[in-house]
Amino acid sequence: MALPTDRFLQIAKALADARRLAILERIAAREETACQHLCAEFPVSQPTMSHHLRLLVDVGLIEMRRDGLHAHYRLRADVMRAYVTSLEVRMRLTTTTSPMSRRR
Amino acid sequence: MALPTDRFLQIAKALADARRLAILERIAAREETACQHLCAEFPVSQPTMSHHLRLLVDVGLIEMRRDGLHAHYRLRADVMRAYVTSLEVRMRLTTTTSPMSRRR
DNA sequence: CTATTAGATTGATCACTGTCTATTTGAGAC
DNA sequence: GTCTCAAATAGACAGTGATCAATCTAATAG
Repeated sequence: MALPTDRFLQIAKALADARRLAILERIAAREETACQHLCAEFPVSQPTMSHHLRLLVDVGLIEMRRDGLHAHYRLRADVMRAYVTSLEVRMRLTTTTSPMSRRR
Repeated sequence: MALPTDRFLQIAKALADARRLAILERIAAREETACQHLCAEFPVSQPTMSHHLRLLVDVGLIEMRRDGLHAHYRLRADVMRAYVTSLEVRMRLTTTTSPMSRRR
């Protein structure tokens, strides 16, 4: 549920690039997206797209399915949610007003 | 409520550095934190700390209060929440099952 | 006024990474 | 087998940013 710091930072860095964020949003918008489509829709070279997708897979934000020559990607919503939750916890945004957790 | 892409990315980048994240967490842990304390608790030079704090102020994640020579910082929880919400929206993690918003 | 102290600014260095071209791998089609 | 196409890999380059030492600014104390 709560991500360790190193994994948290990996994901934070993955989200911190404009192009990669756009790609990730595009993947999040559909059930599944072919690598080809991504290459066609974004003005980047195929190796650059491959680089971003690999990184997103490595940090766990997306997963890949092979189908012959083709590769298909989908969002790991559970990992994304874990990141959101971890961020809320780290920033103390949670509204869990347990009496024992009062500071000072 | 939902941040524009450029502001979203500014915040994402601010969260993507280990030291800065730690500083931000430290600020989030208290109502208010003096710059001196931060300089004392983290193994970075004073200019580096100043650099991180300025960036966090610039992207809106924290705010500064002057008190004579001293500077005090506090988290902008509203901005942080706006970022979290924007992330959920962009990644389609929201469970708002309005009939009109079904895709396909 | 001068001295001191907190914080900001400047300028330089160094590591990281997003990007490309060129090449390689690997799976079908013929 | 060869050809073709999708994706991965290698290597080079450029821009960005985290860091520090040195300096400056400005507020308070004496």
